[in-house]
Formats: sequence, C-alpha cells, structure tokens
Amino acid sequence: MSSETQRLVGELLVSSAVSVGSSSFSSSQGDKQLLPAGNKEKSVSVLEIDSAKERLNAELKAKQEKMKDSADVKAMWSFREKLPAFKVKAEFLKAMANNQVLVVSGETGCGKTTQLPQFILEEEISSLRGADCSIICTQPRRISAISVAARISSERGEALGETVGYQIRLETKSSADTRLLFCTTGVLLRRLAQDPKLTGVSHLLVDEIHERGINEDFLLIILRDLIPNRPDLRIILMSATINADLFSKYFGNAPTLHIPGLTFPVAELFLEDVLEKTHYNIKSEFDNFQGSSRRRRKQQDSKKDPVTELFEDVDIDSHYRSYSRSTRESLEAWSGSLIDLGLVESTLEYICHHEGDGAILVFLTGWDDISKLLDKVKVNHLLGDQSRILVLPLHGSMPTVNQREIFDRPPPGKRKIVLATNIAESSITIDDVVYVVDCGKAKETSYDALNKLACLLPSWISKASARQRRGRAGRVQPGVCYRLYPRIVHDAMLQFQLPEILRTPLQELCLHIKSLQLGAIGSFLSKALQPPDHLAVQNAIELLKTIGALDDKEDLTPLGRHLCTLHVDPNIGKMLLMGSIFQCLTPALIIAAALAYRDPFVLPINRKEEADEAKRSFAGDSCSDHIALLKAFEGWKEAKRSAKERSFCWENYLSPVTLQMMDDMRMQFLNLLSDIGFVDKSKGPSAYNHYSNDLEMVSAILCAGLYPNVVQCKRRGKRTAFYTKEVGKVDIHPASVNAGIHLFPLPYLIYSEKVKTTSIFIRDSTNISDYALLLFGGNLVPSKSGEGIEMLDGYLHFSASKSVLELIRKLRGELDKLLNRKIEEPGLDISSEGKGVVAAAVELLHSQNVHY
DNA sequence: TTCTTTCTC
Repeated sequence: MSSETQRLVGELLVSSAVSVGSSSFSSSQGDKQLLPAGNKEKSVSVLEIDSAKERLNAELKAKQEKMKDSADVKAMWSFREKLPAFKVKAEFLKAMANNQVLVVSGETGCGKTTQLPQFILEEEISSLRGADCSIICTQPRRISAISVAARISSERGEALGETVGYQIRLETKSSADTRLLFCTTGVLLRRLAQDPKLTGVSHLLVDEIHERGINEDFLLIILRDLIPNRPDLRIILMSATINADLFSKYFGNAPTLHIPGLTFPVAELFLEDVLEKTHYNIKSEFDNFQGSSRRRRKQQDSKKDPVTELFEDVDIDSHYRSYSRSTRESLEAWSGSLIDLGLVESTLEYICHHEGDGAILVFLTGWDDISKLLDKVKVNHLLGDQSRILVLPLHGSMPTVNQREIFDRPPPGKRKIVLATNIAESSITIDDVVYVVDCGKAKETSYDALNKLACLLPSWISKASARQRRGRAGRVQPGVCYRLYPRIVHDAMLQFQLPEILRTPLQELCLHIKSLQLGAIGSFLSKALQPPDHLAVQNAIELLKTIGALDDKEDLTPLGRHLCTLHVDPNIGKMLLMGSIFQCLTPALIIAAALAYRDPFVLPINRKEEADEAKRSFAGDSCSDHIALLKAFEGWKEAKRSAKERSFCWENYLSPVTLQMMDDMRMQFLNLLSDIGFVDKSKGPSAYNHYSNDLEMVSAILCAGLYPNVVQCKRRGKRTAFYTKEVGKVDIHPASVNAGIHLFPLPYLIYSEKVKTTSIFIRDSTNISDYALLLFGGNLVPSKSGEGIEMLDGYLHFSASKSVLELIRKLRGELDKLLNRKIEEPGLDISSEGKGVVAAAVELLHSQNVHY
C-alpha cells in the first residue's frame, strides 16, 4: 500500500469518526425512520424529538441492563465468553470506531456472525445511542438469516423480532423496536432501489463475502461508491481468513481484524494414505493397459483439466517411494476424470471397521453418484450388518432433503452415512459428522459467452472448498478427512472458486444496475472485484435489447422500467406482464413462480419412472413442461382445499415446501403487477383470465415471455431433430415431458433453460406454432430474398402467400400498438378497444399451422 | 437418456 493512499484513507476515517455518535451530526433522514414523519416539519419539534430520543436511549439501556441479570442470559453469557470472537471484542469495537470500513476474517466456529453484530448493538445501547442505532447484517442464504437472528435473540433473552429480527423474501420478523436486522443480500439489494443511501442505517455487516456470490460482489461495488456519501455509515466485511486481503485492498487497504477459529482438529489423509489403509486396487480405465508396466496412457480427452494433467507427469515410483507396491500401482492407474465409487465404498468399509463411532459425510458430485453408491452399498454388504448402518442421500432435489433423519443422532450402535452433494458444504450442517470422505469434485456452472451457453460440469473444487469440506468433520469432536485424490492434486487446485459473477449469464444483474441508476452497465461492472468478460456483458445487454427492456442507448424502455419492479429474470417478468395484458394472468403467475424459484417436482431415487410418469400425466397431450407445472400446482391447490395435500404431493412426487413458496410468490407477483397498474385487484381474478384455459393462448404468452429461447423442430424421417440459433443441434432433457416424443404437432419449442452437461439439453419446453412466434415473438423482418418474413436475425424464416403474410403483419402491428399503449399507460383499460385484435389473434392461434 | 447451489422491497 502506498503511503499516500494510507494517509488519505486515514484522513477519511478520522473525519468520518467524528460524525458517529454525535447526535447533532447524525442525519435528519435517520430520524425520519424512527419517529413519526409529522415531527420533522417545525423547528420547535426538534427539541421534542431530542428529548423523546433521549428517553428512548435511556429506556433501551435500562432494558438491556435488566436482561443481563436474567438466568437465561447469564447461562448464554458463559457460552459466549468462550468464543474466540469474545476475546477480540474491545479491539473490534475500537477498530470499528476508528475506521469506516473494517474487514474481519475468521474461521468457522469463531463466533463472528453471532457475536460481532451483537457487540455493536450492546455497545450502542449502553452508550445511549440505541435510538439512532440501526444495524443490518446480510447473509447469502435465507436459512442463515433466520437461524442467526434466532440465536442472538435467545442470547439476549428476547423473543425473535424484538430488538433482533430478520427479513427474507416473503417473510419478515421484525418490529419498530428492531435495531439489528438480519436479511439476505438479495433483500438489501432490493431495498437499495427505494433507499440508495441506506438512510438511517448506522452499521452494515456483509457476511460470507469469501463465497463470492454474485449478490455480494454486486453489493460491494455499490458500497465502495456509497462510502464517500455516507461518512457516518460503518461497514464491516466478514470473510473466511483465506482471502480477506483481497477485500481489504478493494476498500483502499481497510484494516483487517483476524479471529482464530474454534473447531476440533481434523486429520487429513490423501489418496496415497487412503490406499495404504484400504489396500484398494484402482483399475485403469483402459483395460488393455492393466498389469502392463508401461507408463499410464495420457487421457485422449481433449477437455482434460490441468489438475489431472499435472498428475500424469508425476513419476509415481520415485515420488511415492515409501509407499507399498499395491498403492503405487493404484496411483499409476488412477485417473482424475471419473469418480471411483469402489474406492469410496472401500473407504467407508475401512472407517466402519477401523474407526470409532461417528457419522460419515461423503461429498459426491450429483444425483447419479449418490444413487449408484447407495445401490452398491446395499448390494455389496461391505459395511457390515445392514441393521447397523443408516445410509441417507442428501441432494437439493431429492425428497429426503427435508427429512429430520439427516440431522438426528442415530440410535446407539448405528452409524449414519450421508451421501451428499455440495449442499452439505455450507447450506446444510450435520453436527455429528466425524468423518468426511471427499471426492474432490463438484458440479459447477460456467458461462460460455461465445456460444451464450450455460454449462454444468463436474470439476475440481478449490482449496477453499476442500478446507470447508474438511471442517465439516470437526464440529463435535476431532475428526478425520479422507481425500480421494493425491496430495499433489490438492496442491494444484485453485485457491478459490471463480466468483459467481464470472460464471453466470448477467441479464438480471444488468437490469438491476439500470434499475438502481448506477450508470452505464459496462463502466459500473468494470469496478467489480473481478469484472466480468466484456462479451458476457454484451450478451446480457443484447438480450435486454431483444426483449425490449433497453433501447439502443442502453436506457430503460417503459417495458424495462416495469421489469425492474418485478425483480425476476427479465424474461419471466415479461411473461407476467404479457399474461396480465392478454388475459392469462393465473397461468402466467404460477408458471413464472415455478421458473423463478425452482422445480416443484422432486427426484426420488427408487421411483424415477413413476415420478416421470406423474409429470407426464399432468402435461397430458400439451407437449409442455410448463403446462405440467401449472396442472400440478392447480392439483395441489385443489388437494389442499380437501386437506389431502400430503398424499397428493407424495403420490405425484411434488415438494410441498416448493409449492407453498410458489403460492406465496404468485401472490407477490400479483401485488407487484397491481402496484404498477397492470392489475386492478378490485375487479377480481375473472377480469384477467379470459384465456387462462386456452392452451394456445397460454403457450403464446409463454412464447412472448421466453423469446428468444426458440428451438426449431425439424423432421428427420420418423424422428425429430432440434436446433437453436446459438449452438445448433440440441437435445430435449430426458426429464422433460417432451423427451421421447418423436413427432410434435407444432414446429417450434420455446424454453427457459438450456444447459450443457453431457450434451446440450433443453430442460423445459413448450411446443408452439409459428403463429405464436409471428404474433408474440421477435420483430418481423421482411426476407431479403423476396417473399416471406424473418426473425432472430434471419435464423427463422416464415413463408406463406403474400396475402396471408400481409394479414399477419397487419395483425401484429395492431397487437404491438395495443401492447405499447398499455405499457406506456398500464392503468388504461384496453379490453374494449383490444377485443377485436385479441380475438383475431386467438383465432389465428387456433387455426394451427399448415407448413409443418 | 439425466437432474451443483443460491436469491429478490
């Protein structure tokens, strides 16, 4: 750090330290939030406010002092005192008083999340600043916001929602008394739209920033720009130790405070050690080389990763000289490209027979590994008496994900073995784990900006993740971590995972930047910790232009402004608007909720076919995953009315938790549409659902929302092949109701998600006609080659007689005119003037098409 | 022939 910077930072911090705590300097806006708005007008009332505030300050302090004497709080206190965070309390408060930005690093178990916000709260209240104190602490996940708030409330001997509360989407527990609020980062980002300067907030803590989630990275850019305008705001960034420096540098070398961790030691074994213990014999993937003394054959795969490649160059015999011959042979045969489930099983067998009691947590990559290992364990009986083990799968989409069994301690003499994805890395914590088996890989999204393609491929985890996985074994007693990859491979792993902002499509983020008026998208994003690729940003901007949210100058259009208030993916937002305008409101709300949240269909391990069949039966002959979602939801609502919710979900492989969230989100969307004038709730649902049972019209609304995600279905004899503009040939995902359909009644599919895994898959789709595209898709462009109409930069071509084309163009023109008027002036009632045009469109949609 | 994980006034 240059001394000049240091001096400037120091000056900034000193000057800002003055304003905190001195009530005459605290912003008048801060008072607004805590006192009735009427009080601020007259100058006389300033005195009243001051005295009222003084009373409140004293009251809060008295209450806090009183609570400290209660037996419960005292018991909590003795626990709190033992946390490492407690030892740095004075140092922390001092650093915070002297610096506007502070980075706190600490390992799991140090108590930073529960103690630091609490220290601030206690300090502010006991210094008679409780009235003006408003602390916000962001969490990346909903569950942690709730559980941390609950924990602190009980440490203070209060009910949740009094001084300490939380706010997550559609769920708030707070009151006028709340001085410390835990919220998800997403909630804070939305709040910034109303309140760009975080008025009235005295302290902001941003937790888990080392995870490098897109929301946290986004928030950090905003905060760095906000600091000069809010000198009285204190910002505390909380990170794991491993990359705290990065954040300190980003904030002009902000001081860093380190808190040591408090977890039990976890011994670490790498593949070479595991092989010595288990004597497992790794067989080469290339059978013809088995037993041969020849050097391992290098993988032919062009996509081989640098980590695996590195190990191929290691001279096994010399590097592992001290290891047994069988271990060296196994290492010789080892290839990092596939997970060896035999090795996993053998490791589990070793733990069961040679290690003490305690649950085992196995990190695998996904559904397939988990399912196969589960089968293997059941068939092979290597782990001893089946009655003495309890093997549980843990995957975000498996129906077991919410089962208590995973958290409960098993009965004595029974060993719990959890086979998990990286959901168990930070989202789900199983306390009694003593042994971790780490395969070293995880499925990870990446974004291929050249092909505008999201990818989901297994790859080596980072050292940071490896450390996090290991830590899962040391929560209740010392543990052991079995790494199923060599130490050399571990040493070659990346320090951290690539930040999410570099791995995801950016349209939602770009819209959010425009919505918060943070300047030009490109220049704003260039200020990020790690700015995303220019092409990725351009793709997002292009998409926003294509759907009509941004104009040529990258300014928000009227449509774009509406999409900002809906805070969903812009395509889904457009679906909502179109559904409300074209009388398909209820289906649009439900389908949008499912797409914005998650698929309510679960993925059971043993009843996959039954689950697929249930989904197919909801779809009927619609050729639409979206209709299946809609019907499943409607069925659930119906079952709920007759109190048969549980059996309905069970029989149809649906997640009640997800359906409930969809129901809540549906209501939120309705309220937002009402806020921006697209729906008048007093008119009742029937005023917006005239075409809700019309499959063609609902499909057309899906098309309007999901465009330009179009697939062309091309007949190839008795089968159909599928193509998209960006990547050419694609496949229908096998879980889609459209998988296995050889001939579709209509020539196009519209989809919301395209992902490259083992192939490029369309995950969800709806079969639509060319009329749907012509009336509700992209702009119509006359073909250069004379007759016909083009769309998607000429990728789609529509031909028909001149008179038909003219009719379509005219109708489309009328529809667009209607739509634009409505979007410019949402309160406008277009039902009578639009009746004729819409009826004509519906008629055309019903006539199907003749060209396919 | 397949299903990492988060999140929104």
